[in-house]
Amino acid sequence: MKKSVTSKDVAKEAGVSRATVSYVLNDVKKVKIKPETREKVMAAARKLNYHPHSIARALKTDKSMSIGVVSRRNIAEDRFSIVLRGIKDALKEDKYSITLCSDEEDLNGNREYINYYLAKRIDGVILLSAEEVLSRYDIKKLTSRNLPNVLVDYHLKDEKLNTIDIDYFHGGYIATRFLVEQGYDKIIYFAPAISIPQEEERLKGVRTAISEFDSKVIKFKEVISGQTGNKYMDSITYMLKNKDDYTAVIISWVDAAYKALAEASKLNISVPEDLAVISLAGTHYADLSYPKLSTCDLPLYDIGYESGKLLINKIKMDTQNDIELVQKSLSCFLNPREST
Amino acid sequence: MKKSVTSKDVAKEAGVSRATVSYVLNDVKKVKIKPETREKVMAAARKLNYHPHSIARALKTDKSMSIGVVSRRNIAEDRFSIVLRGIKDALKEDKYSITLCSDEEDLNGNREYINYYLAKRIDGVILLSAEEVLSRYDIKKLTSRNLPNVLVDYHLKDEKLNTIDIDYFHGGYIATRFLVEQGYDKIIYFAPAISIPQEEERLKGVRTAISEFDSKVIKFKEVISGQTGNKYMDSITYMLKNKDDYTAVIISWVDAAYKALAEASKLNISVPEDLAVISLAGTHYADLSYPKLSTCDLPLYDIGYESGKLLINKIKMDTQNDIELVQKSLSCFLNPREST
DNA sequence: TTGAAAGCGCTAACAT
DNA sequence: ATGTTAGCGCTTTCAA
Repeated sequence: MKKSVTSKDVAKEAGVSRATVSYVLNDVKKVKIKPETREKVMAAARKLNYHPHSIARALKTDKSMSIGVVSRRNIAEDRFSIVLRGIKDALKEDKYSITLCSDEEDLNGNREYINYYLAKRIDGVILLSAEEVLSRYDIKKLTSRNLPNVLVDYHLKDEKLNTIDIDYFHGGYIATRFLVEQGYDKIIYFAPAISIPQEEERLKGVRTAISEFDSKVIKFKEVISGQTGNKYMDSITYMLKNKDDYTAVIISWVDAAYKALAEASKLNISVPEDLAVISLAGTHYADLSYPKLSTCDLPLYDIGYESGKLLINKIKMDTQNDIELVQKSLSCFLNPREST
Repeated sequence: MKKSVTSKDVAKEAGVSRATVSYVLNDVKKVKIKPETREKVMAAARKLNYHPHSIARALKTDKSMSIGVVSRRNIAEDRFSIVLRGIKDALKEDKYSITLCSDEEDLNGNREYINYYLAKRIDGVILLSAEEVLSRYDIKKLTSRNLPNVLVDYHLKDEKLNTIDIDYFHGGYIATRFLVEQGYDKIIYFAPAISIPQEEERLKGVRTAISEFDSKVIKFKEVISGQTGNKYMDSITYMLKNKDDYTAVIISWVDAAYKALAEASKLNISVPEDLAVISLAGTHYADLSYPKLSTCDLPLYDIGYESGKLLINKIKMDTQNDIELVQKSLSCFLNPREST
């Protein structure tokens, strides 16, 4: 183990004190350094290839300069890395790093991310939703320990929490409006039988658009699918078989939209001629199907970026009065392809 | 900011010294603690809700208990999170955490993960490949600073490096053998025009199986596709249009396999009746296409898990003589669905 | 404008 | 079997 270069070494090399080295290297404003001294220090640091020991600094300043990103157990696969990249980019400027946390409980029933915080490994936490509810107990733990936090895509507007959400209402709305504008006038909305805020907002968005364009829409119906396994598949087939003279379907889950494309092909339903299909989430594979799937994409990168920036602000403000709440909702965007 | 509980507080509460607290809580073997003392300490810690300050410990022990996971720029989306989960699980037992690193260079041309290491934020690093070559320069940096590391899926067997690879040869081999066993005797191998070890191994695997089952294979040809954009698409269509009496195609990239399914549908080629399709990588979407895509899946979770375990071993051995090299290659596994 | 020195919370060598 | 204490590398108050 090669002994590493410390600020002491740099101080000696530059012929100054360790304090001065710290002042120079951290560019401390309230201390004036003679330009030539500054230069000496810089030169010495460069010569010795000095790297500040971030652990020592963290101990002194009581800031780990790392934030926890918590992915709950059944995290959606491809979404995750996109959101992560957004967070990473947001952290760059302030030189925070990301520590990956789970929400698993240890032997004493404490969640990993809480433990990391108590052990001072992280300064704050971003919680990513995963179709799972955050219990009131967890929320309490979060706030009572005043752990700086932001909740991403949880849609818990009633709580006093910093949140970055996806505007699912808007997604449902623009997808529907798009269909109407394209001339589709008999529309089905196909959604899973699950009562989470995300799906409720989508439904409201769709309904709002439908009623708004009332004069242009002849028929509209809602079909609720099973959630998983065979039920899920079956309800897609059922919906397709009973499409009657409906000309377009909005499908909230992208997997279901894929499946619908496949089933339609089996049933000799041409897309989009017999039935247009649009899903309320995007995916890498949308370009690879036949026909290419039209989607209304989620702002995944953006929710990452925004939540990163927000959390850093919260951490910085933590010493001051932390009164103001931030609750943002980011828009979805249309990506029409061949299926509409 | 509530003052946090330190080992000093616990010591006072238990009426012992801080050293004793440390001995008890860290379960130090070479020190004997009277059972009742131990109990007193435990009780005090529990009562005060003590959490060791991991930063302070890290400073003292010169171990951050975190490893860096480096995802290169254009990381494949859904692969990433699966590998990550494997790593996370591997780290659990030894209580290491994951710090996400990029390989971006700072103003001085130093890569982020190197800087994190020099700043003592991480004890070692796992590098995940992403169809990009690791330069000799980077390799040198890695080894010369003796930064504990393991390279995942880089296929750099000539170098003296710890590596966890995917056995692409085996993947190509079993996929081909499977086809032959199913009775397909006129086979196309469709691969991208890119000379990376991964694709070369796949090709060898396919060829090996073909020659091994020589008597059962009537025709075999290799079609090389364009890599990106239109060229890529065009070559898939071209391959399909010129399939002649070939009855099966092995496609190395899963995206291309998807595209092939879509194009086949357009061209009225029935899968698998007219042409069987199997891809040499898996994906979540394989179950959603029509027909469902047969795949030969990559051991993504496993390479994560194995690399995590390996890196921890390397870190632990670092003080001792670190002579032995570990180079593993993990097998792919068949997932036959409807397209074969 | 710069330096001396305390101290963050922990571990571990050494003393008892 | 347990206590004393030095010191990890840094920042920052206070003194010069």
